[in-house]
Amino acid sequence: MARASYTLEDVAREAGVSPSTVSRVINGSARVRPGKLKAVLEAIDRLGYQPNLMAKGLAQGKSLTIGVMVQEISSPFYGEIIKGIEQGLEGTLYHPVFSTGHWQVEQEMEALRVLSARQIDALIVLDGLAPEEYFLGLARKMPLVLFGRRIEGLERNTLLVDNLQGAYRGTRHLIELGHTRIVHIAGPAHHPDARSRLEGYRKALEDAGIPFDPELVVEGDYMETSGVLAVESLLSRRVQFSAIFAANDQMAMGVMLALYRRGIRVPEDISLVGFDDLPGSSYMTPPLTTVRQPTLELGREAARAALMMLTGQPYEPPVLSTSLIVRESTAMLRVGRMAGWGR
Amino acid sequence: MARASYTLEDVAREAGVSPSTVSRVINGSARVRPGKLKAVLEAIDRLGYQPNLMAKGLAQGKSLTIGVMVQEISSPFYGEIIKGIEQGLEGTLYHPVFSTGHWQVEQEMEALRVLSARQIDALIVLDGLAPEEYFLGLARKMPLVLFGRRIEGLERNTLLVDNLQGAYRGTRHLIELGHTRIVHIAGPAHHPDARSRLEGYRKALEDAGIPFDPELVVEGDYMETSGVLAVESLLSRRVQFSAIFAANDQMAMGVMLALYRRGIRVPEDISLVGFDDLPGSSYMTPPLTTVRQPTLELGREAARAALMMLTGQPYEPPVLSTSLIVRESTAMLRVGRMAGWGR
DNA sequence: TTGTAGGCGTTATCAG
DNA sequence: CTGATAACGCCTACAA
Repeated sequence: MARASYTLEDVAREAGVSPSTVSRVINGSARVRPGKLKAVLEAIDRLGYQPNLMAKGLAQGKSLTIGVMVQEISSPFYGEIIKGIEQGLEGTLYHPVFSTGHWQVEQEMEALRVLSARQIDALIVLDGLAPEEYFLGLARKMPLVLFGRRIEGLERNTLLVDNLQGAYRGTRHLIELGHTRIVHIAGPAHHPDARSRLEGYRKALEDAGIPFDPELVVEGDYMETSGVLAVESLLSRRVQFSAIFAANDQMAMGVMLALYRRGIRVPEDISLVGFDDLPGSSYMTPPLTTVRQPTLELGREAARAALMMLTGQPYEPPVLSTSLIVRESTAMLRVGRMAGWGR
Repeated sequence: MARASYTLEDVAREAGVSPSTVSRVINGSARVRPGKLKAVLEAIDRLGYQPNLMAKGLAQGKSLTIGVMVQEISSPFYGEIIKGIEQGLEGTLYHPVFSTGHWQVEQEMEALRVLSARQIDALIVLDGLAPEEYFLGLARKMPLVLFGRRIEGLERNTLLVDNLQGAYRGTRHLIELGHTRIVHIAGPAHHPDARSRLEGYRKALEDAGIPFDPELVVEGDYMETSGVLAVESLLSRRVQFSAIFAANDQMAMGVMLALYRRGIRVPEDISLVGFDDLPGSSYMTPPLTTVRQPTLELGREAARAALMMLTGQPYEPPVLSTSLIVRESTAMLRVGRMAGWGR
């Protein structure tokens, strides 16, 4: 474990100037005589000097770090958002630091605590579960960007995706293909996005004059397994349906597997629509028709929001919209092709 | 943006003791009279005091941070490793900080630079592309853990997965099912793991007395697309084969799609084996038979290695082994069922 | 057992 | 334009 790295003072000595001058050169915080500037620059790369961000942070009372609380870092959905955040921070001096909550309030609070001990300058929270007051408190201390959670008083800190509209589109697509017995595999009831999607589904049915049938709605937990469980429950209950609108792609994947197991074909027998458009969804067999969420843009926007707030600029959060990506898991309804029929 | 947080000095004042005493209490670095201890503890939580890690870091010359250079943070494969690293660091004072290289040497060096500016105490590099000397230099400065790259002189810092053996097993599984015309979709030739897998494939053939046919090997880039491209190339070249061993699951997914498009069924017409066992692979249709890499364990081990080195304990890296997970994408060879036959 | 003083690497203030 | 000098919040001798 060799020598520590060089300090600003070393550079100053090497260049024959004072530390303050070196600091000025590095930060461009004031004009410096060309001759000295050159000397400093040369000294810097002769020594391979790298400023110590911790010291800089201490001195400035900033850490140049943006905390990101995410429930699962290894999830295709959050992965894209994270990527977006990274992209949005690229080129700035800020760096993201992640901490995971694993959908556990306790762990989430701990994650938040860890981040705050690291003196993060701003915080991005994806699907926060902690109590409202906690976030209200945080927002008073630092720039806060929320996604997946609505809290009164924090509207300006919240990034919204139009889930209702997205679900409406996904459902209407199926209706336009002639389907009327459309199953909805919903997300967890406590998740606001899941509720909006369910609502969009209902609204699309309503607008088409198709009566809402509670029997067609099954609640899942956004994981693949719950997709297979949902199908199995439907089938064992002999529910009739010709299409499924899953509240996310992961559950849709489970659905595909369950149908495959039963020898039910997609889209010939059952049409399937997902939500999210995960990176892998276009490679499912068949490629999944889904409602795309602009995850990458979302991440970038979150970063942008944090940066704007950090520089005290006024920020007005946009409502990001979804789009229907029609691939191969949906097809026109064919009579006599309905799962659950006659047995 | 309310008040800054409390400092150790505030706590000291509140508790009626000196700052050093507070410090001692927090770090347990020396005995403190019970009375004062209690006073300090109370003051701490009355104020909700949180130590400033940057200041602590500066003072101690440590950052309590472990840098992780990963090529893609949003990839199912690295995602699992990252999760493992997090798990391995849980309960310690260390926290991981990620930076991505995007398979670009330039970006990787930049990522490494960013990490080092943050004074990381140890570094974990997943599939590093930078020049050998660079890593040799890094290893001299701090604990370094490498994965996916072998560098002479850094054997003790390198976590190895037995890729050759894994590929051997995957291939032999196909051979045991009666297949002899087995395609291998290899990873990028410059990637050491990809080379080992190709080697394992060859060795399995050789041991079974099946002649190696270069026509059956196609090089991919580990992404889904290259899986579909490979199949298309094979088919257009009228190559005959009844099974495919893909060097990773993502390419296998591409393969499935390409076969599906051509109406070729898995496993009835073609058997397919992947490598990695990504979280989603058990939900492919059909669920993929694959060679499992212990990604989670790998991450945990990387963390453990870093921690051991950090505390100066001797560390001897293990060779992690793979295991064959048989699911539904492979089946006995049936005559007359070979793609490319007779046209 | 406890407090005081100095230092970690930077930046900011203030003379010059 | 430039150089001292004093913080930033914490830790660690050293002295008491």
